[in-house]
Amino acid sequence: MPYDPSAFPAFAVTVDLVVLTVRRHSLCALAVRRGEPPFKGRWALPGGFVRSDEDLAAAAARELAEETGLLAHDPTLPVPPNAAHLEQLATYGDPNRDPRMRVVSVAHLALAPDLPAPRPGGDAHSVRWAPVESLLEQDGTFGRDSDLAAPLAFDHARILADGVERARSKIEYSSLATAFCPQEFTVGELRRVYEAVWGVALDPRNFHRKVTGTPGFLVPTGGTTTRQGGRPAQLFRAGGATLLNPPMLRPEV
Amino acid sequence: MPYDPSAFPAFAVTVDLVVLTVRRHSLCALAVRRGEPPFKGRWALPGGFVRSDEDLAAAAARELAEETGLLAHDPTLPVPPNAAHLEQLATYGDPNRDPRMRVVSVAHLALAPDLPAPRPGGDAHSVRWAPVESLLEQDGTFGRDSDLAAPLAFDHARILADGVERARSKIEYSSLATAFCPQEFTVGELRRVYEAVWGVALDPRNFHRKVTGTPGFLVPTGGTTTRQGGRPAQLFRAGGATLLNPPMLRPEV
DNA sequence: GATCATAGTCGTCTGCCTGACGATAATCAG
DNA sequence: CTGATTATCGTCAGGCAGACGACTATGATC
Repeated sequence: MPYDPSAFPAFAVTVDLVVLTVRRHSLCALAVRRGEPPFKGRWALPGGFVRSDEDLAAAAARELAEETGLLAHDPTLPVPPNAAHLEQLATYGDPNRDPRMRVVSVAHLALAPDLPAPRPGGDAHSVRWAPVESLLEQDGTFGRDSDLAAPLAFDHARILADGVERARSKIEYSSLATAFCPQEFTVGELRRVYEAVWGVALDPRNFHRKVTGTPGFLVPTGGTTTRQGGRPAQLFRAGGATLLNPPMLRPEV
Repeated sequence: MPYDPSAFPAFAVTVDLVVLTVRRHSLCALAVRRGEPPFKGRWALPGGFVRSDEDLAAAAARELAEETGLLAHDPTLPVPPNAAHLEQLATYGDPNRDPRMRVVSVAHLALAPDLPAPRPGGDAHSVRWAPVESLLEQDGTFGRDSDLAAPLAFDHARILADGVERARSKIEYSSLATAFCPQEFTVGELRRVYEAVWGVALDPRNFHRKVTGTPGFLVPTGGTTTRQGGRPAQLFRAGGATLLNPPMLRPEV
């Protein structure tokens, strides 16, 4: 049944990605440097157009793989070694968000373990991990590293802030924090993920009691490691539970 | 700066609304009967095209007002008498979700008090409140009321299910349940909202202790009412608090 | 008017979970 | 061997939720 295309306004639809990881005890996001106007030379979130026969989730997974080599994790399959959690975040469609044309962007949130390759897909200067605080700093009062001082392109600061807030609240009541960890990890490494994402210090003893006492959260693998120094720690894998009940409690302030 | 429109695929962008209310102790959603193909005669969620100069939230608010006369509630302003809570839900963009063309729909969730007019905007047979269970029933095994037995048009059953799930989880940790109540309400009326949305029975004594003991959740107005029968109950208005800490606990199973 | 049904409100008690924190264990660096 | 570091186990007190008893204030019914 043919339809009159002029009967409705035409939009461009893109996906933008908030890709988060924990590196060196701080929460970092993937940023790409724009090579073309508008906002040429500024940092932005990775993203691109949705193809005409492509689902939104597929477009997000494709962009994620192109930028990082990570696979989106299908919950029905066993977790592949380089899998990331991927979920839809929100959609941004202010008429003036892109000066070129009317663009609606479906933002997605990806959570990934720290990648061995610091420079994943493209060339050196166009992709980087940056601490989210520095990406969200609006004032240009930076010393060195001044190329990061400019705010993100488009409305990407808002999108990044929404993604960070989603991650912060979601690790409270789900086992999603394990998405930041490698396949095998220790309780201490998981605790440092919470500490980095929330920006707080947690009591190691209470944290240990909480996570090991929640059924289905962690499965011991039998191995131990001393890669953090100190006494060897048990290794765990993520258990089947996705919802934590009762939740992890984020300390006040 | 002119851009080549053929450089990217053109999409139609719509907003669809999951409008929920509590009527006669059950959770109901607004449904409209489609007057045109595809899915002519079937029930669907209200919605429509986003205009070329219109923000997504504005389009959702416009559709809500057209269908119900409700105003979207701007959190920075005092609550007008006929205000509804409105928030973005999720975006659905499967390439085959609309047989006519490529449509991306940004679904929104609205929570409204029970409306005095059961037939808000249009004519009698095209708009109705229906219990969400009956709208989500997939099998056609209905007795009477068989026009409701057919599944919702497009992917609207999925969208409705997502909206209901959002509402169910959000009243746990926010004061959003008051959006289902009139401006002044009793603790019992608020409890019946929770019971209808969650589909469970709650202990009136523990519920009363919980909501009256949470600072900022309820503000007594001084008045009382006996509209529910029995002993007169205090009237309250929603307080300023939006996040409940600790949350309301949804009983297991 | 007495009685009953209904709904609201106040208390009590017990068990679980959390936060604070002491103590011990197992490694590595010097 | 000593100290630094990290992991792990225990203890204790306070807070909150679930279960439930008791009382209150209305309208309905006889």
